[in-house]
Amino acid sequence: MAILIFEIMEAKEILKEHMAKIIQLTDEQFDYFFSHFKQQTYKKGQSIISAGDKVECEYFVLNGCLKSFYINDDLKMFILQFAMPTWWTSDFNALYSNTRATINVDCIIDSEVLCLSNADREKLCNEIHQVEHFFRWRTNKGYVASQKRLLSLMNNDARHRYEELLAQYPALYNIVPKHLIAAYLGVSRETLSRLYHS
Amino acid sequence: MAILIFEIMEAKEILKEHMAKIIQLTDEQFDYFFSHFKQQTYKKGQSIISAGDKVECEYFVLNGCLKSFYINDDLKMFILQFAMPTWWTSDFNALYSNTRATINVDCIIDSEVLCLSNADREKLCNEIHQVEHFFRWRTNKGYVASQKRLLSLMNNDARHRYEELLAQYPALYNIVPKHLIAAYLGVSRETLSRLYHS
DNA sequence: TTTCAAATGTGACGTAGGTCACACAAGTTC
DNA sequence: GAACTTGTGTGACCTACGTCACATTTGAAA
Repeated sequence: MAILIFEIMEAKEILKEHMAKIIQLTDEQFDYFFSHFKQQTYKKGQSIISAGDKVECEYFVLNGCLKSFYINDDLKMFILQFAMPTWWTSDFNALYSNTRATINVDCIIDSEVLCLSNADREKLCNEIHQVEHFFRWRTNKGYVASQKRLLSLMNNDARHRYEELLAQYPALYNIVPKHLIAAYLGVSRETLSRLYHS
Repeated sequence: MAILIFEIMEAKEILKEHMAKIIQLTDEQFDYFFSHFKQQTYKKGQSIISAGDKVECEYFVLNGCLKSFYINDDLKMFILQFAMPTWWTSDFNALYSNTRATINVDCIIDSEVLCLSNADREKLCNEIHQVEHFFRWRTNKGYVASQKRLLSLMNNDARHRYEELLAQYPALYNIVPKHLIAAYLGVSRETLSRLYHS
């Protein structure tokens, strides 16, 4: 029980610190904001969103690592994002447009997240101008990162993209199996294997 | 002179209608909002942002068509976006993070745009909550579209992507030369040419 | 109307990366 | 510590697409 309380405190601190980099909320405002989040624990391999689901929430990663990915008709997997601590993830398309998920999200290693429902986010954005500012900022970041990745995908070969990824997120190397890295880079696992064995 | 006034009126109407789909502003609010935009006309081929420039503004396209693109070390061009009427464009990375442009923007056909400076956008977002909401919504759209394109680039071959593009934006076919379409799809112009001649 | 540049088509050939097949290593689960 | 499952390495072969070269068409400019 003591541990549970400790963890709740910690989750709150992690989110608070994250938000504080962008916006200033009073303690009361932040408490109110935080009260809309639900903490959740997932085991390695567990699925959080599956294609076809109704998507209600977005997820703030406290610890662990999630992946968001698409599975095509040939059952091939393409990874959109590895979500590390303090990253946000979901099927944002489904979430915003209130349609069924086409993107899956699941757990690469045991993870804890904070869930925020779409309705609550919109409510909070409406009630607290600063919160809306935060989410605008966050999506800006995501958008710019996504455009950079697009360019890299068109411009650079697989080896280049692999080195880029590891340079930017060295932690991934130890956490994420190589076939998932391949699925992020957009190459086959065989090709990736050959890349760094020559 | 009569024509000039007519055009200014029209620009205002176009933007107003565009915004009205997402947020409600009073006439006074919109007038104030609009007063921060500067209308500009560009000729076909003219450059709006060049790599290395300071980026001050984002651009709302009234009519015509712009492209935003990256040129790599081999002088190969990769197109991030074709900006059609009512679309927004800029080097958003440089704009938000106040760094020099790495992305170019220029005119595919004669075009008119409304410019909004970064400082003014932030000021307006701050002063009018609804405006912040609008820009959050807009970036959400862009982010989701960008993720879709990422997946398509990894998942689909050139022919598929070509058909996808024309299905979504048939107008491009008449406006945009094929080698630019190739630069958007991430294939060589020769490959694109062969695609639809067989 | 001529002239020049930009855009497009097309053949020959090269190559990065995909696919399939099978082997082996490393974790999990009972 | 068997018996699985999951991840990884590697060879042989295939294919989509790139590159280079040159021809042709279209459109702008003078």
